[in-house]
Amino acid sequence: MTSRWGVLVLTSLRAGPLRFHELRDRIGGISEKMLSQNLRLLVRDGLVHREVEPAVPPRVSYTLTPLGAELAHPVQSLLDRIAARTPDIVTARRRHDAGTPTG
Amino acid sequence: MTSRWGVLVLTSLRAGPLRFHELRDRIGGISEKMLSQNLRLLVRDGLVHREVEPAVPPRVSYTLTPLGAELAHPVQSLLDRIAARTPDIVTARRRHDAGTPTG
DNA sequence: CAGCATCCAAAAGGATACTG
DNA sequence: CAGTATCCTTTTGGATGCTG
Repeated sequence: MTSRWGVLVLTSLRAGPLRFHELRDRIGGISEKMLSQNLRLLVRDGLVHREVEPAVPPRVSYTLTPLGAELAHPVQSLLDRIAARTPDIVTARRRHDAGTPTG
Repeated sequence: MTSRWGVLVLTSLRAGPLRFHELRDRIGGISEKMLSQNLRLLVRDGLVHREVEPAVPPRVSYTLTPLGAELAHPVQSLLDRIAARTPDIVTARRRHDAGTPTG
């Protein structure tokens, strides 16, 4: 879950079950390899449940487990906080890159 | 702050100002290169303040800025939550690795 | 549709030696 | 003490092609 995509998978699943390509589209910019790799780790760690419906074509949906939901909550608030403060960060970065003209 | 060490630097500074080697010892296992690299990024993004006291030998202390403190809080709660649930994760992982003997 | 295998590039991280 | 520079390994991530 240390990975950059793991947290996005987790938060994307907060709203409800998603299938593989739905998840891929929702996240945007993630390759199938990364998605399946992260998914496997999350399933392994018991944060995500993988459900295969016997059908042709295959239909697999992913949901958060109770544990996954519990951890997804603080992850989400962290992401929200970062998103809210991104302008400040960008400002600080610009100031710094311009030669720190603070004094 | 995406890095594995960035969050540890941030949470380590919550208790108060620390000097370079204090920070290094507090975190444990981080190389000087990684520490200074992460520190530079955090300073650049306005999360950490770097203060040089003119002295010989050099004395540099790092503190959280208000912005850094604000972001360190949700980071800390996430880490706490993960720490609290690590046993569950380890259990899930073991079960999974043993062949998922759930059914 | 779901997802694995392969090959490749980039970034993160580590050990060590050196500077002011 | 507080870093920087260099070299190397590991991890992450991406593009593409293939299978059931």
